[in-house]
Amino acid sequence: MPIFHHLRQLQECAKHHSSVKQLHAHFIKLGLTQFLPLANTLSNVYAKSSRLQEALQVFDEMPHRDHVSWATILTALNQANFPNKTLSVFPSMFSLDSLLPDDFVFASLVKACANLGAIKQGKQVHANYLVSLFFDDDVIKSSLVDMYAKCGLPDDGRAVFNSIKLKNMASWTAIINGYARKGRKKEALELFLRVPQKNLFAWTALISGLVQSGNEVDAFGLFIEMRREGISIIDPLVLSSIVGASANIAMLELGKQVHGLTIGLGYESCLFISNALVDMYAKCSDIVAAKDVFCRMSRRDVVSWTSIIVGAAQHGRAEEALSLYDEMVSNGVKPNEVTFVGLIYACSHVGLVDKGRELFKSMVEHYGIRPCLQHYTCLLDLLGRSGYLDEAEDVINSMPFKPDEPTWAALLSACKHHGNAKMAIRIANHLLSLKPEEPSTYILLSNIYSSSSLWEHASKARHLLEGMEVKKEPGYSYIDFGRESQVFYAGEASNHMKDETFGLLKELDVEMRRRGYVPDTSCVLHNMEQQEKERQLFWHSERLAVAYGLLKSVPGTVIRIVKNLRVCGDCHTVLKLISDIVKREIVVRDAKRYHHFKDGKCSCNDFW
DNA sequence: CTAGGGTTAG
Repeated sequence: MPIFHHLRQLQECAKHHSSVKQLHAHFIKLGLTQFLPLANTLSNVYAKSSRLQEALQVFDEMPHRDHVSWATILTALNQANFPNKTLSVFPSMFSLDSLLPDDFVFASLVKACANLGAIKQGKQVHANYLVSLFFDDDVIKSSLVDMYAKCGLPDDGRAVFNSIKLKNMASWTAIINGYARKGRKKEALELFLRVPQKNLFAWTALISGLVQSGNEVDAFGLFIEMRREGISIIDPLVLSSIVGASANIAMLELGKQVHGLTIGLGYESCLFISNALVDMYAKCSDIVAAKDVFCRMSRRDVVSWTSIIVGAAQHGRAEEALSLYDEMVSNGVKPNEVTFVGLIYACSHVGLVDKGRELFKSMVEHYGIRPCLQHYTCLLDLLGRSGYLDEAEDVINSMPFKPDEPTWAALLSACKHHGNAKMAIRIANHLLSLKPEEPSTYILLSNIYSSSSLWEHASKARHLLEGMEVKKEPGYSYIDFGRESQVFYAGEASNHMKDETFGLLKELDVEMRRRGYVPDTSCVLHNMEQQEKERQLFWHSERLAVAYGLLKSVPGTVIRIVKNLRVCGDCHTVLKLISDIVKREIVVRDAKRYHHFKDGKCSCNDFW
């Protein structure tokens, strides 16, 4: 049975990553590629060793193709992360080869829709599946559960789940994850309690879903419970979720502990764990540690490079981001759409307009990436920051997308910075038509009117603002020392160090005013006396957190603060001054970006 | 010979 021998040879190849090419050549010589199962296996082996090009070539050159050929190639496209290709290639199955989808092909199509979040096409596939011969197939059903879960429709997933006769772990994990990632904790937990086998998969589905829905604290609690239950972590996937959770809540000390755990379990060098660690350190504002993990990696993919590039850019290290990009390209790693978001952002930060334009062009022409709205927003931000306001507005008008709120906000911020009141008013109105209840837009508008001496308009904007029920999220900041962490809300310092905190801020205030500091009260919402406004600013949460940090941290160390809202202009000035007075580096992660305050300067170059 | 669950970057 030479054919079976060859099939086995190929499978061995796949297992040991040895050269498929030689066997392939051998088969061609013997004319064996005419034998369909052998050609299919060949294509599959190429795909499994991430050689999509070769897999596609074998597929294209097959004189006859069957269902297996199609299932193999559609699966290969999914695995290479080209789900849109899966969907676009599939119609040829009928038009070229007159074949209808079988159960394997249905599963691939559903998976492609799931990964794309393409619910419309997913429902079409679902409908076709229902009228097919395979309408009762449990494997396809569990894929459908996963698809609805990933598309954010866990209830639709539940309906399919209920119809599965033999529910195995795949269907259970899909539905649990579906509820968890929507933040529907009650349903997720109820189902989790009913899983016949509470193994690592089940825990991972629950924990990762909770991280995705912003329930990091619950996720940590469950992770600890899982460890207590003695579930051994034989697969690192759950760790990437936990590292991601540390990144999301930006608790550096916690992140370090999780890092230690990944080392202890022997997964630090696993590619996607190191990638998650690089991102975690960057998000926890320790860009030095992020770079350190990155440098120690033995293998780096596009995600690794992009994580460090984006991290460097966000921390104001634009030149470093750009040189990392050069290094990435010379290492033969192809950038993707996310990489360019980071790169253009970096250019924008230091006003490298031409470099940014060049990168945008190279993305389209050299890498064939179709820019999305976010790229246009970055480009416009780049132009706007450097004062090319008209050109920035041209981008908005000529791009193939409808501008969203961040797009208008980027342009508005540029108008404000360059003092173009006329354009600012026009843009603010666009913004208000998208998000009418946004108080900060009114404040900005009012300030612009005031600065252009349009007093009537200014008071009208203020009036509108007061009439609005301002549901402004309360601002808070927190500081984490590992052993303890403290949360500060504006206007209150209810911890035991209250007097010391206040005393220190008062002391610093005296020194700041000696250096010429004048409070900028333009961001204070309500109409009140100047003194009252200044008092409000004095109690902003980030200042409380910094003062507390100065009192409690080890002298000479970096003070790291996380704030839920954006830092106001006055606090920004104050933090710069404080960093100079006390000769300490202060890093603030706010809702939008990172500020490294050092020697009286900020890494954001006062533009944020 | 082909398929389903848990995965990192904006």
